[in-house]
Amino acid sequence: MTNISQHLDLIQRGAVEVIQEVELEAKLKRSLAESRPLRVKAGFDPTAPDLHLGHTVLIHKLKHFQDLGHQVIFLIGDFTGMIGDPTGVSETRKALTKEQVLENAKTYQRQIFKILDPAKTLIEFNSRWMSEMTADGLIQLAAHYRVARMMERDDFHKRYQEQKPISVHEFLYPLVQGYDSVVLKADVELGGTDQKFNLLVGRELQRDYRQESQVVITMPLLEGTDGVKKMSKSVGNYIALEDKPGDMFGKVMSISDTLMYRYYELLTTESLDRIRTLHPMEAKQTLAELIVARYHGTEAGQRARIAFQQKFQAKEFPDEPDTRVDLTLEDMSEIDVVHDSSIKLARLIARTGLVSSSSEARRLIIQGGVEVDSMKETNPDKLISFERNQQRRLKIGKKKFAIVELKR
RNA sequence: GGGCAGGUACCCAAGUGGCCAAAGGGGGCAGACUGUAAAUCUGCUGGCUUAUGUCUUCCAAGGUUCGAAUCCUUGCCUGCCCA
Repeated sequence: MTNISQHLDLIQRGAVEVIQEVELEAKLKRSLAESRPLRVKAGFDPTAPDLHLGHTVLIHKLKHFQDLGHQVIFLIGDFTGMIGDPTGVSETRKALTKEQVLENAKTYQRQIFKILDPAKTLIEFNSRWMSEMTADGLIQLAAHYRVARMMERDDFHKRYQEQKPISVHEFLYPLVQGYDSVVLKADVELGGTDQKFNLLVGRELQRDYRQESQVVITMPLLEGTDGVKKMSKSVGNYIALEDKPGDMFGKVMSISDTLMYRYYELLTTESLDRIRTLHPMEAKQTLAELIVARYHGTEAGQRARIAFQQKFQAKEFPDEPDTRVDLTLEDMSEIDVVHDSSIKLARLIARTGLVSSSSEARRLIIQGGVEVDSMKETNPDKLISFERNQQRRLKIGKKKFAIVELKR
């Protein structure tokens, strides 16, 4: 009995909502009594193979279930991916080829198994049953739900109010997601709070198909690095699991203090009380190191921390610049016959590829964002001279570093 | 099928014959300030080896005009109302 309540505590930690708690408790008890693991499902869209920290909130929760001995089903929504989740203002998405989906699936596995135990994880694709489904089947499925109910969904409602387009096929998304639960006989489905509607459709469909309804657990959406919008690739405020250690560390450091505590809460098991006693910057570096270590290894975490301190705190040139560029004499605007050649600063900056155009380079220089060999330069037309095989170190803005060298 | 309203830069949005590479806001970038940040303030924000220069942009294609984001025609797309 105490066992059950411990399980419940772990499962509910960080969760926003559990629908219904009594059902969850009953399922847990029965699972224990019959030693039959619960089937716990979470779905992911294959269009975004780059998982980011936002996704890991859910994956950590899956891990909790796994630790309690339950069966985790990681569902790759390759079929639903063709529809595109209507969350927010959607754009028509390109259908992915089979090869792309398989490729993305591999990428997923590489990433999620940094957290989950591969031996206890079942990976499924919803195209397995959905691409078999005939038009008849789809019509029958669609008959299980009403338009008015569909329009209750917040996204649809808003878009309708705002006179924005809603395509009919978008209605299929929640239906198919719900049907996945029917096929998989899910006991529990996890999702972000934005998924609540879709998750509840699953409950209703299961009931219609004469199954016991799944328990729905919603998890908070992790705010992105801007601290306001949810983390997402399209907004560009994300920290990807496969970001390079340096980038990952830097991105974590750029979040606000408030957000840092939230990340601690949702992404680590650290005690918040202890963290709050630390100096915020210390705490943030520790968080950044922790996260880098999880996805790149302990050593990488330590290295990233040291590199960060070099780069930003001591304002030293990093051991490894973002890019190294070899110049040739053809890049030089003025060539001295003997050995001295020079190039306009703006052009030099553009040549590194770290800015999008030479006009941008020019702007950065004028605004004081460029250093050449640790000297601030504000004249974009200044000629920078090079001797053969001479290296110069460029700092471009706060975060970009390049080493350029004139090759013969 | 009919009627109406729309489509402007990364996003929202002003502009309805020349003063338009196009107001304003958001976002982004940079500088100052800091504890890496956040907040705040300031600046920048189409390209071109910066040029009182030039090229490409206001859904698309044609047309009118010395001159078009702006006027006309056709087409495509979106929303609303009626059927």
